[in-house]
Amino acid sequence: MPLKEDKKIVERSTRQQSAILEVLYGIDEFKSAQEIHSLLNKKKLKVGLATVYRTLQKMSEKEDIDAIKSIDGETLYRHCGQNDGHHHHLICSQCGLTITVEGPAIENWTDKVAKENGFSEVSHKVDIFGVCKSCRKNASSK
Amino acid sequence: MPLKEDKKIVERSTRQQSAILEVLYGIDEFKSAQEIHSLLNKKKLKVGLATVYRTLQKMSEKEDIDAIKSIDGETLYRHCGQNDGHHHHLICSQCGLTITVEGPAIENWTDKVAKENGFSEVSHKVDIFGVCKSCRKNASSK
DNA sequence: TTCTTATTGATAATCATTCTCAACAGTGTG
DNA sequence: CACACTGTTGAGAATGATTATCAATAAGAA
Repeated sequence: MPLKEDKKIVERSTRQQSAILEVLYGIDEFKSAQEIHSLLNKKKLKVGLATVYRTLQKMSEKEDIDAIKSIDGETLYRHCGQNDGHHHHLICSQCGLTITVEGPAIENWTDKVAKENGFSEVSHKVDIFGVCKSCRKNASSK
Repeated sequence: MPLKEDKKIVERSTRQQSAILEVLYGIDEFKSAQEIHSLLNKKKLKVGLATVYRTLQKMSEKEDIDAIKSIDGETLYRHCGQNDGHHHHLICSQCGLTITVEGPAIENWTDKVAKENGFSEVSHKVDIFGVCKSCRKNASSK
């Protein structure tokens, strides 16, 4: 009888997971699970919708990818180059252009505010939504 | 024939709206529309669920009340004393304790980052979720 | 009171996301 | 390779918050 005491969670690599990663690497903007699912279809990479949801969620938990909540509550995912360190996003709510920014000032401020009030396990996700320059131009010339 | 050129949107005050306001004044934490709806029922103030949603949404647009998105995507509402000026919240994700904080540092930072990248119409809602002191104690003594 | 129309409410419809569970497929073993 | 073990998948049902529908109701003006 083999030992079964180690709680090592075996992770299997599957065709579906690679497909999802492949699509993620090919995009710059944040996309919803649904969008990623249709991108997969277009590429003839058949992956079930439930699997897309599960996989994206798992990846974001491991912080392999970034996840944000859009204005209207959808969860959006994106592969972000820099795994190193905490960072935030400046997102154009019209075209989806995303700029990654770091903000030591914010980290300090949230930490300070939290500590002053006895809070711990603070999570702050300061993603800033706005309208980028080119979208503003297009809108005004309409 | 009376003039009808002004686009004044007539707002009628109704029993339902007062009822919702009354409940909002009676709570300190952020509540979901559903929760507010049941609170109304408990008070024998019959208001339809759809009306609760509509009214809360309208009030938050006029900034009469504060609205935030919880971790799991629900929209939460709360009447907040200070209508004056922009502010943020420090929210305990376990008990709902909410502390209102101001952050000139944040305002400056987000403005600066946005401008540097040509963004406008920036909305930043920096609501910080964490675990408050008393909830932490309860958790550790379990 | 009467007219106009904003507002309401019961319910159906949406829509993103999660759940179910049988079928499938990595991975290690003999 | 054959086989067992179990993580993973996928089609569709289920969930749950929110929105749309639309006839009935009720403010506010005349």
